[in-house]
Amino acid sequence: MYQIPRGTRDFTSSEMQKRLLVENKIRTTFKKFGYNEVQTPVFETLELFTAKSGEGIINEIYSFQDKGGRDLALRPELTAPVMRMYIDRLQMEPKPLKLFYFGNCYRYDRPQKGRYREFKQAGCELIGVDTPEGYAELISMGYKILENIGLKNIQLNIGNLNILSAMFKKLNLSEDKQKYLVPLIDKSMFEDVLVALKDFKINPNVAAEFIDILTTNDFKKISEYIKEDTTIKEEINNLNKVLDFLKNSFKIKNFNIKISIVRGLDYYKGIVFEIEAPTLGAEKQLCGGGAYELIPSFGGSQTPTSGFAIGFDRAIIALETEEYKFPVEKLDIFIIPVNEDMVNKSLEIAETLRKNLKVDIDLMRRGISKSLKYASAINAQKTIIIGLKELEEKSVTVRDMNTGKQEKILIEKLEGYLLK
RNA sequence: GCCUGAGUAGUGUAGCUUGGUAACAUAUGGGACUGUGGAUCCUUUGUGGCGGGUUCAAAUCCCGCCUCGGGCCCCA
Repeated sequence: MYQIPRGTRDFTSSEMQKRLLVENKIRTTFKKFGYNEVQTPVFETLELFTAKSGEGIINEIYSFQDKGGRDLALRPELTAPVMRMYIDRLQMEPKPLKLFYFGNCYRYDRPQKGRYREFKQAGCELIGVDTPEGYAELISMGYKILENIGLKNIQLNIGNLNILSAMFKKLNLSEDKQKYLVPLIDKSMFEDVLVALKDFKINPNVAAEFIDILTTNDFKKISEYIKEDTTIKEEINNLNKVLDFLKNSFKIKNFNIKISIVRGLDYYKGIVFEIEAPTLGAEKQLCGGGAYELIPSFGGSQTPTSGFAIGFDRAIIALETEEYKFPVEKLDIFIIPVNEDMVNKSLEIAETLRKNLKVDIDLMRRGISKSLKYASAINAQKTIIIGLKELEEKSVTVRDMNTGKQEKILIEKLEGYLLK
């Protein structure tokens, strides 16, 4: 016996069936929004990822040298590969460019529920668009994908990094001080933020107001707070439009403004969002994304980009937690030859019916009783019993496995009978 | 990488405190019932995560490791 590597999983056919179902629902939704699927390699040059996220990530990814001494890495995410592909091959495509993808990703993390070393991401990139309606469509698509796969209990939060910066600016906080605060804000440790602001000699009332704005869900209050900053005016107007589109055009009611959303790395700009499943505990984030700037640092020409990624495995776990009823795989027909002499004719009938139906046949020469039991176990909808008595009348017996009712059907009329 | 809990046939469980024949259900393969029995009955297969220690004797006690959970770090 060999053990499966830590943090990886096998998927049995019943698990695959659920996964494929969800994957296809996601795919369908992407396509309905005009997105087209792309695929990139599972491994890339290590540099692609260090360029994007810094040398620090080497500790958290699977990297190796190939036989030619090249530094390579299993992809830890898909935005960088897709951007590489865009710069390689797609820069001259008509804009906007709407790309989506599915792919296994690899991270050297401590596994937990909803967190694996090999995991699957679904996601998309929107290239060439920076209008409010573009961002609103992107966010609502993320929300609707999760809704369409059957999730009931999800929460959408929207933030904006430019607004957060403007708030820092208003308090005259240095880069260093911001860098100290950002992780605390990200983790919603507002008590600690308050303590830090006190250390930074910020007036307690001003600090309290700052926290209030970070935690409020009231957009008017936020825009009021930074209204003197004229450089941010357009950002605020645009965000306001995005929220308006979400509410009135896309009919999404339950979202929160959450200025404290930071998202990991530096390349996010402006609007950011995340969707979480409150039922999931520590690893509850299902979807995250926003506007980002990556193309110039990869050597392409400046174009607005945004996108999001969905944690596919977490979405499945969330569905299971909500006790979503996945449909059971069914077999249309199971054929039972009564004895060895009937095998020939039975195979022939199976072959004919397979043109239009999912058909299985007893290959173990078992008796009727055991075969019926097997047919029941594999969820066959009907069984066809083929024996001498029937064949003499050019017929077979068709048994409905749900009702137990049987009928004798002429072989020439069998296909029509089963398809009706 | 850190703290913490848990690992018993394919699956679900009992036994562990107080060391003494590994048990039950279900599943799997075969058979009986002369072609309706999706049943019933008989039978077969298969188990202590791995390694070491204590002991006459370890599923049980001790140590290390592995894996899976809960919580951190991180979360692109």
